[in-house]
Amino acid sequence: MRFRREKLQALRAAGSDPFMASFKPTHHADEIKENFASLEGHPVAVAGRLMLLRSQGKLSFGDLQDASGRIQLFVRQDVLGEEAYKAFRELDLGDIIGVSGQVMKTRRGEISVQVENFVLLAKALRPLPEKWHGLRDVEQRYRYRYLDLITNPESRHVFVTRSRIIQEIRNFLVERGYIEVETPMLHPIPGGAAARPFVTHHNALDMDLYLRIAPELYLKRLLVGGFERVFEIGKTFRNEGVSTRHNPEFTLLEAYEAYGDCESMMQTTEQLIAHVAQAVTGGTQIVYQGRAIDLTPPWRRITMLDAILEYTGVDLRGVESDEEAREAARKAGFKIEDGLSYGDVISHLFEEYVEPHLIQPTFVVQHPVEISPLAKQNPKDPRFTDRFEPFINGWEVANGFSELNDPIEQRRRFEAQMVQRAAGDDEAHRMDEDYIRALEYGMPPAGGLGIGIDRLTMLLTDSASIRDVILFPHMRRRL
RNA sequence: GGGUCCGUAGCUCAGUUGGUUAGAGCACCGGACUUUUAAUCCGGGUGUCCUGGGUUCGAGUCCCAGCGGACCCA
Repeated sequence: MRFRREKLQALRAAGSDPFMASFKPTHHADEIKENFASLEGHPVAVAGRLMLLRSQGKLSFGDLQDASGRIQLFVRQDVLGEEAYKAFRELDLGDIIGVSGQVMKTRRGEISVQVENFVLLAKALRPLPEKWHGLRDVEQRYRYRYLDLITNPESRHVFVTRSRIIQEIRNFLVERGYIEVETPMLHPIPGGAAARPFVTHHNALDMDLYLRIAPELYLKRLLVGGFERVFEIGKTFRNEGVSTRHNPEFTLLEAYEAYGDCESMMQTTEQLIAHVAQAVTGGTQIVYQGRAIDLTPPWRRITMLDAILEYTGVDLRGVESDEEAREAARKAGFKIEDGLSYGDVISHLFEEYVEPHLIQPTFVVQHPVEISPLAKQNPKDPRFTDRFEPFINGWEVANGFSELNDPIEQRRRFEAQMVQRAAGDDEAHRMDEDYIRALEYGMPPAGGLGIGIDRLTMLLTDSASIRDVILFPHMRRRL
């Protein structure tokens, strides 16, 4: 670093700017390689970071990296002139330069740019990580993502794919008549999910606000307002632990469709995910961490109780009371604490013993009403809701349902949640009078859907950790 | 929150049963070289061994605590 600073001082002393204002490249590296036949012998200008330098005395080779890839630079002293050639050899790996010259091919057949002029656009004062291994240390890859992106092409590929995934989701929904909207991230009442929120404070209004745990209640207010198909893709915040599948801020897609329902949203979900997989991986068969997964619709469907029966042998279908539910589970040999409700027993058995088995895409449907405070009840069995959660690789990747649009029933649900909150469940839903007021004006029957973009990206890029698909994952502060 | 593992040069990593002056490759510095592909050849080691205690004649190595990270579990 010391030497690089000295070079910088020397350049300034010699009257040249080591951070040039601008340079206009005419081509990217991959364009030159792909169009060599028509570009050979023609002048081009390229810019990027100098990644390798192989100097042979009066002839040097360099590798220049731009957003598209790398191109070799062919640099001869007799072409560049003695002074400029000397300056070229003074460059350090990592410097950002612009070069112009003719497209040519070397004796060994490498497509190159024969450098006739070059300018230093930005001096790199710090050395790059090792040129062959790149940056391996995962902590540094997360903390200094830019270094990871410079040196590890596979990391760059993940984030390019992530961008394409989001773009394809937009295309899919917009094509179906959805409009994209933006609703507040600062909520006076955090709602739409069972989760602990982050709290913040608005000084001018002197009020506490919460970072949203879901955009759901605002999007449904838009259905009241007359929009029929809306979606939002954005950050959502949950004040919970960090793991390979959880980041405190993550990206959620939510979509709502007036006159849709649980059934139509399931179809939308499987078609959307299959479409995105097709677009970014070329097919609907993927391999995740060595495991083959077939995303081709239609996906298997099973009710939550049938799934519990299948994987645990506990039959909760005819059960009427909390006590009967606990008894049924205990009889099958499961440890169940006193005081757990029917819904709790179902959640517990499902999460522990069913989820890990749901590797191939599976819609689990008909969730207990107690754990689904915003979903419409099933008309045939009001203990359950017309709700679905697709599982892939044992993960819940989405969640959707027929939206509850009865304000009286919605109030009852919120009140039931308030009882749980009072009993110590701080993830229970809060009362939201303004939302009920909106429903009182009438919300069309509708289907809703939420998909976790990060987990979907993990699946489609074969990434083992959620931090590998988030550019700047949350890390502890380091002094 | 619990468990296991990791932290050595800018980067990638060695470092033996505790042993005297802590190493290699890349990067970097000086030199040679007009067709290289992680170029090669000659010369040069640039360090808070994560931090703080402890054990010991002696600690990168053993013990304790802390910090940071990874994975598993809750």
